[in-house]
Amino acid sequence: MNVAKELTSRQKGAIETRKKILEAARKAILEKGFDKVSVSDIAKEAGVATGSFYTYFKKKEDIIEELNKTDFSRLAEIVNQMKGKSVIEKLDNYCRVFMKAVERSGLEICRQWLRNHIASASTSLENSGITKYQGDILAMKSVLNEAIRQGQLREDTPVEELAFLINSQLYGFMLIWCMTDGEVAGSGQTKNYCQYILKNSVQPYIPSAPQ
Amino acid sequence: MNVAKELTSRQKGAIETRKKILEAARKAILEKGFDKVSVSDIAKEAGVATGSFYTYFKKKEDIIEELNKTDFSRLAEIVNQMKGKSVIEKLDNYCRVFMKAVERSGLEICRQWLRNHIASASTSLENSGITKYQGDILAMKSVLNEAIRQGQLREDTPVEELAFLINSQLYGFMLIWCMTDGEVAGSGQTKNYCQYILKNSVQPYIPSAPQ
Amino acid sequence: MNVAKELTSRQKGAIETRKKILEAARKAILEKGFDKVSVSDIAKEAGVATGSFYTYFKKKEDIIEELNKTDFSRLAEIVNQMKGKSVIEKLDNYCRVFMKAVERSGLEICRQWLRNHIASASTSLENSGITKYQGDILAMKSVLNEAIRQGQLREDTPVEELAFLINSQLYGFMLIWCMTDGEVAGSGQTKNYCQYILKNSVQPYIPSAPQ
Amino acid sequence: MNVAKELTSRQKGAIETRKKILEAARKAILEKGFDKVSVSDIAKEAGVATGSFYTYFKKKEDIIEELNKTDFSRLAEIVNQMKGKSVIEKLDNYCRVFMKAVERSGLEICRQWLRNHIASASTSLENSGITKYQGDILAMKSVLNEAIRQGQLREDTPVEELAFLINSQLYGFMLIWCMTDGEVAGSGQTKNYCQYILKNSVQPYIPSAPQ
DNA sequence: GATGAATGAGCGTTCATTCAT
DNA sequence: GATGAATGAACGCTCATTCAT
Repeated sequence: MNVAKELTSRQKGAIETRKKILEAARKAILEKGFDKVSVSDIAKEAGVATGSFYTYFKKKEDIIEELNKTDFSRLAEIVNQMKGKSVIEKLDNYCRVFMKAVERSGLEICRQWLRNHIASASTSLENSGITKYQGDILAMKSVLNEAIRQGQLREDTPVEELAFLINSQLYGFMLIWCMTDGEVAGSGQTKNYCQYILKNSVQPYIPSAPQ
Repeated sequence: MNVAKELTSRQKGAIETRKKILEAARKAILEKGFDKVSVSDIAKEAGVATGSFYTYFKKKEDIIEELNKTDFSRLAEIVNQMKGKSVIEKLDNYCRVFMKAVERSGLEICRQWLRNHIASASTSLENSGITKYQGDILAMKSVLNEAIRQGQLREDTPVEELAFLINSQLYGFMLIWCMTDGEVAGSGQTKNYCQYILKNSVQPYIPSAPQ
Repeated sequence: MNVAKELTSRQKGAIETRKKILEAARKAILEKGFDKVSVSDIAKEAGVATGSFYTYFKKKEDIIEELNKTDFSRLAEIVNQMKGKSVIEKLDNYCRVFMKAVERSGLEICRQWLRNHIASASTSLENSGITKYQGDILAMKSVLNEAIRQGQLREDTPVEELAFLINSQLYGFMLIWCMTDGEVAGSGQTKNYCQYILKNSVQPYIPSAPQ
Repeated sequence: MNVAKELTSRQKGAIETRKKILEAARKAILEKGFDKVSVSDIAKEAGVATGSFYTYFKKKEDIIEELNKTDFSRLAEIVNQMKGKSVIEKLDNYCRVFMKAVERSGLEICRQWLRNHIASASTSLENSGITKYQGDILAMKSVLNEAIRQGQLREDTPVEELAFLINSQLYGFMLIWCMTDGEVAGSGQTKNYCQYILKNSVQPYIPSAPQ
């Protein structure tokens, strides 16, 4: 009915409410931790009725997914905006941005996100399609494949394996970051390691250029 | 405070009860996590009435204080039994044993372990002592330091960084293994990657071999 | 109340909407039962907004009033297509068809049907008209009466009682079939019993045959 | 610790509370129907705190099981106290008592009981052992077997089939009784039918008595 | 007339804590 | 000291109903 450009004031209000709930949730979870925050806490903080939470989110847990999505939404874009750079630079940047996003989401939200996704697939979110893990792998692979097309990597680069390797390293950093209350593996600490891994792991596949 | 030589049988029984509650709490909390364990769970496990918990602890949280005197020591032993091997072999073995142990524990136990250790410090067990993470890092460092002493690695090997790096990779494998219902990153799949990482990460610091 | 010849398109639309809601409600309530169907379920099924329900009905319950004008007529046809057969054969066939129909509907549908019809009259569908139970009794009675007219049964056959008896047996089979996950009282098992009952119950009223 | 004869006042109080809750539940469910009664309604009626309901019953549904058990508890005993009577009398009595128990439990409780047991076995009660259906079959079979031992029935009596047949008839009565708001198939109406079924079904297996 | 976001009371259930015995 | 029945606030979540647009 709409040409999807102009929003009715109803729609704008709904988006606003959704945003208010998300920000209230972020604030409350950051302060007290997911388990200690009740849905009505969040609703109160957002200035809406308890039931309104469920207008926008099916389950309490779902808010974590949403907060995570917000934090990581810029990831893909960043990669796509580095056309001129070398593979190492692209991947290095990817890793930095990833860890920055982890940090920005905050300890409690990251923890809850992990808890949600550790759960067996069947009991977790709808799984209607692709998981965050699969998404991350795909993003990484697309960077590597792009690099192959541009001649930055050899044709026989083991894309699958490298994507898995780098990604598992990042997941490890994320996990340790949560386990140590943010004291170990923060973006500040990991950027050196990122470069180190990348140099050692990817360079064997860079064609002639004596990097 | 007491002259403390002879205890009445009532006092002895009390000490016994207290100990039973503590052990039951340790077991239950390690299995399910502090928040998910109820006082009556602990009491049932200990074989006492729910109310008896409150004879010894004013609040549920108080039990955490008592439990933070954890004994520790685990994987280090494996390492110490490989005197004759090369660093790469030692580390490779460490990684294999680690992932095998992960697999042997089973998906659900591994998941629960992750959930427990992701938890924020305040509600977690063993946080005033040494954490599993710290223990793992120490074990890895001792392997590397031993190798330096034996001349298998150069003096300037960045022990701290390598230990962190390898360990975070293993944690990443473990996390992904849980997230994919055991379909990705099992020990079968990861052993090649372990060698690959180790070769790329550690070999630069092996003295003679001209990288 | 209106001169009621020409309707504005708005009025025509309103009548249409009302009809859609009624049909959606009938379908949903038959499937899930009144209590388990929410107003928004009905609205969704009808393809209108939740609020629109309240344009036509003041309260959720009001829809029941409207739905109680049920069309009816089902099993009777089967019976009427067996003109040449004996009473026993007719009834036997009725019982087989009944249990086959039960089985064909499937466990879950049969269960839901039972739940719906067990429900107290106030919340049940089709309660001011004729119930399924009454329909089944009527069908059975018409078979018996027809048989009397044709001289297949004696004039003093207790039609009412026999109809009730046979029907309650069939309902009992149906119930047990659901309660045992389809393992007991399926059509395969019951057909022998059907004949057995019929022989024992009906034959005393068959004129000549000196049982 | 107790020799199970003398009850402490604590235990007596608990039994009293349990009884209060059961009677409050019976009253409330009879008045309003299971779905319309909340656990806190029951607790209020019983004069206890909401949570106390869960001291005695794991789920709201469980109260139905309990009420049913009370109503049917005398069934087995009655049968066992009729040593001198004929098979027909015993079974006739069983059927009467069964339907009386159905009636005594009340429409709403009987309905809820049916709803609970129609559900697929896996989602229903614990099933740790024998279902009500199986229990009823066993009771009926024991009556028949006893009669065989006493020479009241022939050795070749199809015990299994008869037990199934009679029991399914009773279940059918129960179902119809609920479906017709207690207007059809009450104990007053069914007792004649019970005798009729029994005479027709069981008598062929009575040894000497000249059919 | 139609919409659907917003409401808030109410649901079944859990559990830390108390206290009479 | 030990008990376990009793408490009642709080939880996540549902849904009939309202009303500004």
